[in-house]
Amino acid sequence: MPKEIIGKGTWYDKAAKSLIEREKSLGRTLTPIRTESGLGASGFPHIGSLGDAIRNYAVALGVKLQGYDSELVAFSDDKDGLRKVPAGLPKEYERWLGYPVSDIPDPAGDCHESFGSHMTSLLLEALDKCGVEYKFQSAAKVYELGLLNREILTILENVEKAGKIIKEELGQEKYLETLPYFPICENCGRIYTTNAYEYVPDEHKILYRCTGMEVKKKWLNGCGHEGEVDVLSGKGKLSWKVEFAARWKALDIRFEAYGKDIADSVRVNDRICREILGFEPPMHVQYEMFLDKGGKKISKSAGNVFTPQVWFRYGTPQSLNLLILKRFVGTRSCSVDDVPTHMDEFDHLEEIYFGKSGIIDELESIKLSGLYEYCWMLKPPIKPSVHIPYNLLVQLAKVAPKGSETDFIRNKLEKYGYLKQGAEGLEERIRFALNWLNDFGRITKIEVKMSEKEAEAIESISEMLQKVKTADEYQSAVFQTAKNLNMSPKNIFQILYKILLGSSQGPRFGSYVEALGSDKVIKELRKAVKKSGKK
RNA sequence: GGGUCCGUAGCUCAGCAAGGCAGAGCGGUGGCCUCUUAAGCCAUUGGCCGAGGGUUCAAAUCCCUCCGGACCCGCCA
Repeated sequence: MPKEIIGKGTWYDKAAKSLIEREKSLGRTLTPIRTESGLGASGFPHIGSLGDAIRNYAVALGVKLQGYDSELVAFSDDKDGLRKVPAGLPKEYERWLGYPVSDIPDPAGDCHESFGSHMTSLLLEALDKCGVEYKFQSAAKVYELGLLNREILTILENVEKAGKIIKEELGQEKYLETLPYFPICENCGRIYTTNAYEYVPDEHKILYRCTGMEVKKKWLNGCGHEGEVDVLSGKGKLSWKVEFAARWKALDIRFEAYGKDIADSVRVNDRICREILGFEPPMHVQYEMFLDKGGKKISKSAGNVFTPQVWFRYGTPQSLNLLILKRFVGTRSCSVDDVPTHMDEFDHLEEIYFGKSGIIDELESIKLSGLYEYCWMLKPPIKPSVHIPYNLLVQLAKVAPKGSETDFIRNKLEKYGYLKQGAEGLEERIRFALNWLNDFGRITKIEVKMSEKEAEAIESISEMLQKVKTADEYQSAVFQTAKNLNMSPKNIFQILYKILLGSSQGPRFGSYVEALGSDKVIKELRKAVKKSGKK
């Protein structure tokens, strides 16, 4: 059974291989083979936006790995209009609905020149952290510089054909009458309220009316202005239904993975690209979306969407890359809860990569090592970092004295023997754990079921705790009770920890009671006994 | 109305491209460390691979049908 490994044995290598073969059979130049990712700029970038770029970059890396030149183009859709005020922004932003996001002021003050560039910069920042290299393009700039001019003209010259293709593929008849171009209204400045109704080829001009449009089930009033625009002036943009095609050709894009939410647009654009622009469209792969897990709030503050920045508060960029790269198919639901498992899983991959894990299947090992390298964007470190279960760090952080958390945790880990191989990256991990604890640290109480005898034991302990004062005495109360009632201490400890911590294990009971205060503990214990209905 | 994905151990999932022994982690259980030490180690438990059919010497994997769950599109971008 001959199994030949392509590249690093990942999905991305396979895609890269068929991409190269496709380009060869099309007889196109191979320097470079470009992939593209579209960056939405009309809201806070979330994990999905980052995922799109990372996947397209991974394919570009796969191409490089096979000895060909490649490049990721990160194309910011910053000429799109604002359709909805993103959660977390003041309602006053409604006044900007319909304006190109590159013409709206920066919501964070004046750190960027516009709303669009602020949003884009958040995503680029995340890409940088994740190790993605890209060539940045801004739609606003691209139109301004006239980089799409030839394609705009060709499309407008063949506008009936374009409208027909759109109708055939989508059943949408709108573009049989309206031109697939949105002028920015020279009177009110909005882009989504204009209706382009006539094209004058000789002067490459479009005549439009600012009539208004329905966006997100809300009617946006136009200002009624009638005007004309030179389509080469950059004072407008193509509709998405034809714009992809234009930029694929103009920027010479050969591959673009896309989320299934825009599958229809891609299908239409493929035909526009091939049949009107005469350019064989890029190879595509459709991936599934990332979803939020229902009903789970990330934090109390409103509008805290699941952004890369949130992930980086608790985990490394590589662990986020793992989340995005490890699986290609399948709808993915994800939330910040996934950080600990992905941190641990990444450690596991690192052990395999550095040959420190137990014997596993060779093919499996190659593939997982390959995945590890892709998580590092093929620039893995020479030395592994320190590996500590994420939960352990959080637990240690929980009991660490305020003010000297780092020293406390470091000492404990030393004692547990975790730092024998060095402490590379320990500070960062402690910081992640402290952030996690700080944001999600509250103890989740569970209803504890217990037998009559167990309830009796808890009640007895409560009484004994009232009479004594030191950690040792607290501790021995448990064993004394166990002896008196002829029960196993283990059993009692488990119940105690379940009541107090929601887990069947815990710190040394005596010192825990001392730290928390016996009054509080007694109160908790009695409450639990009462709830269990055994007393 | 059109389309996509998922279903494998109690849980999270890998394995499916390219058919060849049913896998991992977590959890559970038991044990070790002279009562708990939030560590660690050892052992052990776990399965109608959603159902049915087809192809094949051989199917979790490929094809068809169905069931269940979820999502996207059907405004716009």
